[in-house]
Amino acid sequence: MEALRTFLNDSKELSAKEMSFLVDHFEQRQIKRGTVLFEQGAIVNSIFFVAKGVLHHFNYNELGERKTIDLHDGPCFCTDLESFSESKRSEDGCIALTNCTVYVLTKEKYDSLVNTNVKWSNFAKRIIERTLIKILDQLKAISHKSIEERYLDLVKTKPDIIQNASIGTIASYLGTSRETLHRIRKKHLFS
Amino acid sequence: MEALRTFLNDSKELSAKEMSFLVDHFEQRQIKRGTVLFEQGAIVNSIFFVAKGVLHHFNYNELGERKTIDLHDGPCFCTDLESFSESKRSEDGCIALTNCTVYVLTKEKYDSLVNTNVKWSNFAKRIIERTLIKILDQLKAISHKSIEERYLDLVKTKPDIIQNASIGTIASYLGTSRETLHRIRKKHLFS
DNA sequence: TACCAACTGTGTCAAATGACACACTAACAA
DNA sequence: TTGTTAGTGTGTCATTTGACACAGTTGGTA
Repeated sequence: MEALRTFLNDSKELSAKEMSFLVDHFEQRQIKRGTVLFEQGAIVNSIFFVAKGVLHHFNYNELGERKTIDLHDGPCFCTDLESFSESKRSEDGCIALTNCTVYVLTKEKYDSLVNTNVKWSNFAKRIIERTLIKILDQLKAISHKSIEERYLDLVKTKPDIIQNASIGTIASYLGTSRETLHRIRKKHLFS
Repeated sequence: MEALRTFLNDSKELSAKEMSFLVDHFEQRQIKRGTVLFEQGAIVNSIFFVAKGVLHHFNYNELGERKTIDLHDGPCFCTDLESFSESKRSEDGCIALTNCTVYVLTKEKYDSLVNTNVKWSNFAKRIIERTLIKILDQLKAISHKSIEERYLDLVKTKPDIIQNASIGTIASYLGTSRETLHRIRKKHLFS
């Protein structure tokens, strides 16, 4: 619960009362490795906050190969935004790579929250803004850093991902092949 | 003006009166090729809506080389969100590659709008959501499509960018070298 | 224990890429 | 007109990459 509160109160603007009101919209759930959070063809009607654990968010290319879209390493939010906000069928899937503690915010609760008043709407807006800023950073890195740099960044900043995702999954996340990532790993074995 | 109205009323939910109220927050400006919209070291205190024209959004890597972050092809919004929303100094720059019609929304007007009531806050939230969905699509493409595929997509969907940005700028946008993009171009000369 | 499926490690080779070098062209200003 | 600057076209070559093939390893299960 603490991870959720800390993440949400990033700007330290919420009172204890407001925080209680906010977290009451979430439902805690302990999930096991292998649990499906959402899947291809279904409408994603929740936002998941991962307090602890690693999620594999993926889709399939035109050849039917599974491609990693993101590896979510708590604490962070996870959903298929397009499916959630536009009630479309998702093209993606999401599976827990470890046992996780997640807090689920259903669309119903979310809509209720953001329509309460301008404060909560702006609050949700700020969360989306933070997500967008994070994704824009990822986009810059992906365009202008080498696979090797990005792998080393990952080792440094997200060791849980390195430990829990297979080399193939990580390679796909980095946009390269299993073999190339293996060569990079080998090169850095003793550092 | 029409481009702005069409873009904003994507979901067709605004009345004529609401639309007037909304667009009154923007100021129209005609800018010339080469005009700087924002630059490194300054705080970006406006959101720009590009009705027509192409913008070059870039930053510099640790070697001082200019790297293309995005090529904005109207109609679309453009800003440095991190600088705008957190009043930080920007690390990026943005220059018009063509003469453009832009509508400027200052931070002051933006803040005033989103604090009016829950409806306008949710409206702004929806715009940011749409932007995030677009960027997530770009991220998927960049990870799992080849440079060649992405170049051909660009030719098909954004011909104004192809015509107005230099080959080096486009290569940087695609995350490759000028020479490699040249080879791809040559290969597709007659198709 | 024995088996199986998923994953990892590794070698080979053709193809793609980046870096470099340099000639050529277009646009613009003096 | 001439010079200057930015950008383009192109060849060479060392390096990196992806694809393929296959052996080894691991964890779970019958």
